[in-house]
This record gives sequence, structure tokens and C-alpha cells, in this order.
Amino acid sequence: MSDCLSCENINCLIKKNINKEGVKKYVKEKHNILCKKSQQFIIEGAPAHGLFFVRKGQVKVVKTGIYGREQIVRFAHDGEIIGHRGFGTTKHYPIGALAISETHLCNFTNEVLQNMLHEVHDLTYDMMLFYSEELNRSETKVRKFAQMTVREKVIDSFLYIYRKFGQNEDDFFNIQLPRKDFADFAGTTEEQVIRIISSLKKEKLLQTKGKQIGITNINLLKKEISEHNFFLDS
Amino acid sequence: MSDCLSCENINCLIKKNINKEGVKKYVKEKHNILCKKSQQFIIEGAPAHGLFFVRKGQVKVVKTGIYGREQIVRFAHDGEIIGHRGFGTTKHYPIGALAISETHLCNFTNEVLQNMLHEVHDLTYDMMLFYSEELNRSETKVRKFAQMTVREKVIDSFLYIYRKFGQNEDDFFNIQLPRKDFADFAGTTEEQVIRIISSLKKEKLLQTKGKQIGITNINLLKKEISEHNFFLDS
DNA sequence: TATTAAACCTGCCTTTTGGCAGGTTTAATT
DNA sequence: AATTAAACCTGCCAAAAGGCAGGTTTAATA
Repeated sequence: MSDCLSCENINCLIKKNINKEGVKKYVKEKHNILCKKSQQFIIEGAPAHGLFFVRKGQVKVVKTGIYGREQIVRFAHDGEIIGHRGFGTTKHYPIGALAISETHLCNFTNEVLQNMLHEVHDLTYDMMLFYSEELNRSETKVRKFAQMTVREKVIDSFLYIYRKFGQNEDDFFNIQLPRKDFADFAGTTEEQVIRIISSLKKEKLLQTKGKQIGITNINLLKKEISEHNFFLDS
Repeated sequence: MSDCLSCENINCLIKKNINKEGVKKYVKEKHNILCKKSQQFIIEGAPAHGLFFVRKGQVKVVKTGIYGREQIVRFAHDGEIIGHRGFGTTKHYPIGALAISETHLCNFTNEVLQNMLHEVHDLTYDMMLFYSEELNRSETKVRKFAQMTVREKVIDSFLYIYRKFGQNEDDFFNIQLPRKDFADFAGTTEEQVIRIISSLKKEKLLQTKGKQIGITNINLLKKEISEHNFFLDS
């Protein structure tokens, strides 16, 4: 578990570059962390002490907004980077992060990462491209928030979860999130999410079973917002 | 004008690295472009043929959103990068760009830039940090759009213009933008912007003279949204 | 299994926002 | 200076969104 050789996350930037010269000696310095369900491992505003990779698990990235309202920035799972926004200029984490289910993390300190980036140029280049893609995703999200109706934003959130985590054989998301989390992610209120869920159920596009939510007709649901070419990324 | 030696944009990433080994030979391959007022030099959806730096002038970056509604992504001036979102993975520009006033541009083709980045690692590292900052700015904007009221968003836009372009001795912005542009930037409608302007005039926080707009009481205006610590960046 | 807390749901009302219509002012053009 | 077009403004109303209150269901815990 300590080196990256046995890791299966081929989309992980470290794993991808593991055979480049110099990488292995830095990988030895990474820390392995295990988080229980609901455990917070990055506190918003705390001094940035490095960058995390999700080895295995589910994570939500949050940010306190206006009026103390919680905003969910994104969800992450196997292979993805957490805490990269604290890297570079800022000395403090601009976001918080917590495990949704039991999660294994790999942690690189800023110092180790910085040294690694200055030595392994392919990794730096990959990081640059990664940031560039993240930026595009974020810009897309800006437009969504600026122009979509609440209904569209909520549907878009369901499609995001569907794409990212998929569904089980009973057509329920492979992740359990309370309505409030969907609201905080879509930028609306819990009540609106509930109302939209029940109307989507009537339209036979969605099903629920307690906390579980699943999409029953993905194509029709996509169609609800596809006219705007808005299901591309993010 | 052709080399970067006489250029005064010290915040320009190329200028900053001009003395690093290998940079000068790539700089020789850049193109100098002059845009008249209102001239579009990047068309949304067109094949990406490189990256631009603003040598001198004022630019707006736009993106067609939902229902054909135009969204202004950002404004740019001397030293800033345009078209970087088309770099990397995407083959087409995800945005359009046009000169607000007469503007001198420097253009690097993707090929030249790519070669330069693979050779000059300090530049790659700087680019990575640049993207990282842009990402932070964009994330901040997401929260703004998700949680601010229209009034707050419009005020925030004025403060952005104030910070970026400053005001002349008569306290008017050093850039002239129609109300519609403020609306497209703030993510609302022209009418709302007009209404908010007139109410801010009554409150003696703003002044207008035809198309010109200026802030007369910057501290009070900041206070309108400062409780939320939202005037930091972007 | 009983108890308690959390999550979920619905109706109702208020506030916010958007968009139209029709006007005025300003700026550009001949 | 007259004409024309663009930008600006205001009132009005409809739609969207938010928030409260009070209920039900579900899940956790003793």
C-alpha cells in the first residue's frame, strides 16, 4: 500500500508518472491515511500541509460561502486529487474535505511535492494540463449557475453523480447523499431539491427508496437539459 | 515591438522568463497583431491556433451560454493571457474574445508554445501556478453566482472593474462598458443592472454621465458585500 | 422493541427576479 | 443640424425561487 506499484488508479497523475526518473524516491515520502465515514481531513482555512490523492473511497469538497451557507465544490473518488487549490500561492486551504464513506488517502507534503515538480518536468506538465482542465470545468459551472433554472441545476447534479459514481444493478447511485447535499452542490435549497425529485418521479425519470436515488430513464433526463449542450463536463 | 525586451508588462509570464535559456528563440516566432475597437480575434468553437497575450489594450472574453445568452467570462488588459483554455486537451477555443478598445496582441501558436513549455521548465511551472490561480478565481466566482443576490453580484462586478481598470481623476472607470455588458458579466439582465445603478446613485455610492460609470464611495460600496469576504479576488 | 433524532415531504406565502412595453436620452452618422 | 440608431430608463406584471411551519417517514440507538 505504501508504494504506488500495486495501485490500480491509472488516472492518478503520480501513478501515471511512477516510472519517470526520480519519482520513486519522492513516493517513499508520502503518507497513507485512513479516514472513517464523515471524517474531515482538510479544514477550511487551516495552513496547507500538502496535497491528497484518493487511493480508494468517496470524498466531498466543501466551502463555506455567503451567510455561512455550505457549498459543495465537487465530489471525488479513486485516483483524484484533493487540496490542489491550496498549492502554489495560497498558504491556507481554501476548502474543506471529508470522507463520505471509508476512504484511503495518500498525502504529499507541499515541500515534497514542490521538489518533485521541480525535478520531474513531465509531472509538472501533467499538473499544468490537469489545472487547465479543472479550470474549464469550473468555467462551465460558472455558466451553469449563472443561467440554469433551479430545476436544470438539480437535474445536472444528478447527471454528474451518475457519470461519476454510476449506478448499481437496481438503478440506484453508487453513493448515498442526503437531499441537503444535492442542494448544496446545485446551489439551491433542500426544499427545491425535494420538490424536483418528486416531480421527476412522477415523470418516471427518477426513483427513490429511502435515501437512495436512481435514474430510471437517463436519455430522457439528459434531454431535459441537452438542448443547451450542458452535459459535457464538470 | 517584435521582441519582448522593450515590453513593460512585467506581470507577463513570457516577459518574466525572457532571460531564461531558450526563451528568446521562441519569442522570435510570435506574431504581433493589432485589433481595432470591437474586433473579434478569437471565435468560439474555432480550431485553437494558439495563445494570445495582451500587449496593450482592453479585451473581453465571452462565451455563449444557455438559450444563446451571452456570458462575459472575464475582462483582460496589458500583460494578461487570452485563449489559454484552448490549450492542452481541447482542440477548439471554448470562448470568444474581442477588443474593447484598440488592442495590440502577441500570438504564440500551440506548437511553438508546446515546444517552449517542454524546454523551459520554469515557464511550465509558472504556467501551472497561473492555472492554479485562475482556478481559484473561477471557484470563487462559482460561489458568487450560486449564493449572491443580483444586487450583490452587480456591485461585485463594479468592484472588479474598479480593481482591474481603475478610475480617472473625475472618478469614472477607465473603461467604457454598456449596461448590457455588466449584465452579461454579473449573470443577470440589463434591466436589473439599470435598476441597481439608479438605486446606488440615490445612495451616493455611484455616479454616471452618459455611458460612463464611476464609484464615488468605494469603502461604503465594498461594505455592501464585505461581510461575506467576497471582494478578495476574481 | 421503544425511543429519539434525523431526514424527508408538502402547503402556503413572501420575496426576488425576469421580461415586456413604451418611453426618453444619448451618441453616431450623414 | 437633422436623422437615425443605439443605449438607457421605468412601470407593470408574471414566473421563479426561497423560507417557514408542521407534518410524516426513515434510520439510529438504547
